[in-house]
This record gives sequence, C-alpha cells and structure tokens, in this order.
Amino acid sequence: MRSERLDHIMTALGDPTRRAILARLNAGEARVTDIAAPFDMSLNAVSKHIRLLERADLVKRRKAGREHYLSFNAAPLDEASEWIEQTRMFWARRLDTLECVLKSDLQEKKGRKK
Amino acid sequence: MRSERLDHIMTALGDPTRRAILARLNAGEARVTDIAAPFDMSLNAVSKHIRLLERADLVKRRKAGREHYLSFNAAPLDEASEWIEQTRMFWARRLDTLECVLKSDLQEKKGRKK
DNA sequence: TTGATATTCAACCAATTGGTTGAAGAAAGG
DNA sequence: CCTTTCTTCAACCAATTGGTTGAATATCAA
Repeated sequence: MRSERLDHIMTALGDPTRRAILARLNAGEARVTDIAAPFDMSLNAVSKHIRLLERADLVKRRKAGREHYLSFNAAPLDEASEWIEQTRMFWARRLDTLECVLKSDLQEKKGRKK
Repeated sequence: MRSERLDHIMTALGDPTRRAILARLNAGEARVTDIAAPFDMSLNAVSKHIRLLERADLVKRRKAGREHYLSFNAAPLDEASEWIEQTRMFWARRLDTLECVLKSDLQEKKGRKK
C-alpha cells in the first residue's frame, strides 16, 4: 500500500494546533514567530508542528534572510478530500439503494393488502 | 478549542491499516477475526486499530454471542469533509479572485495597446 | 565588531501509537 | 463436563508525537 502521502496529510490535520496554524495562514504568509505568538507553547513546539505540516506539503516555506515565510498549500487537501468523498459517496449510494428497497417493500405490502 | 472529535476522526484516517479496515467494511458487516485475517499482524493489533476507529465513531459494534460484528458508520466523515471543503473553497475562491485580477489586468493592457 | 533577532538543532521527557505475547472471559459444540 | 472459538485485557517494547530547555547558526543593525 503506497499511501504515505495520505497518511502524512491526515496525520497533519489530526491536531488542533496544526489546523489553527493553517487557519492562520488563510490570512496570508506569516513568519514562524508570528505564527507561534498566539499559542501557549514555545516557539520550538510550533516549529515542530510546522515541520509536520511541511512533511504533508500543506505548508510552503520561503526564506528571506533570517526570516522564514510560511504559506498554505491547498493541493494536498485534494487527496484527502478524494478519499473521503469517494467513501462517502459509496455509502450515500448504498443508503439510496436501501431506501429504494424499503420503499418497494412498502409498495409490495400495500399491493398485497389491497 | 473543542475539536476533539475531529482530532479523533483525522487521526483514525491517518493510518493505512485503518483505512483498509474501513474499505473492507464497505463489503458489509464483518467479525473482528474476519477483518484481521488479511493483515500481516496479530489479531490483537487489529483489535486495537478497531478501537481507534470506534473512538472516532467510524465503526459500530454489534455483539452476537461471542462474535462482534463491526460495521462502517459514515457520519463522522461529514465533519472531516466539512473542514476540508471549507478550507479548500476558501482557497479556490481566492484563486478565482486572483485569476480575475490577472484577467482584468490583461484586459487593461489590451485596452491601452489599442 | 558587537549585539539583538529569527530560526533550527540537540537532548531530554511524557503521552500516544503500533506492535508483540500471554493470559482471561464468554459463548458454542462436543 | 471439557475443549475450542472469539474476543478483550494486561504487560511489555519500539517508534512517533508533543512538549520542554539550552545551544548553535545565520542574518540584521548599530
């Protein structure tokens, strides 16, 4: 099974701090220090979270002198979305079928009653 | 931040074994032993994976005597999907706006050329 | 050069995850 | 009853995650 990218993406999204970082990046590029500021943890802890986000390619880094500007990269979300929607649709279809079966059963009962 | 459910859902989806278990459950209810059979790991290991899936409410358990029948529950996927689609749409909109700006710039240039 | 700022690296620690083996408990089949 | 089957529980171990502090590195600014 060659799904390591998906593993990394889902894992990266499975932590509230990291999702908050991504939300922060919706407002645009930001430096590591800026990103870390609102969090009640050390800069180093945030730096590590960023590393996991980079592993999942959800964050891009642009270095300008001593400052590192992080930006959000939405592309990996497609892969996560694809898996989820694929699975959801499969079951949506099954439930439709089930509903259809139940309806036809109901119709059949009505028919017999008459 | 009260996002523990989402944490559990994403975390559950962040492992290939667990996604494979869910895929297996697409074929319908199955016992723990049946689910574990194709995997190259102990029954106990699979049992633990199932526990994480249950924590995320992605799997329901029905006990019939000594056998436990697991089934897939798609509902939590809505929550994961919501977060992802929300975020994707935000950026899709931004890119549309950017594209629009670029186009209008192009138009402007053309206009000036004439 | 000196000093402040921005960041990572390294070592450490606790909690979680991902796996093992060996039991225990509960139900089925003789 | 006894044995087998299905499953979890408990203890253990390695790797990863989530955090800390302290140091190293690189850049800016005086």
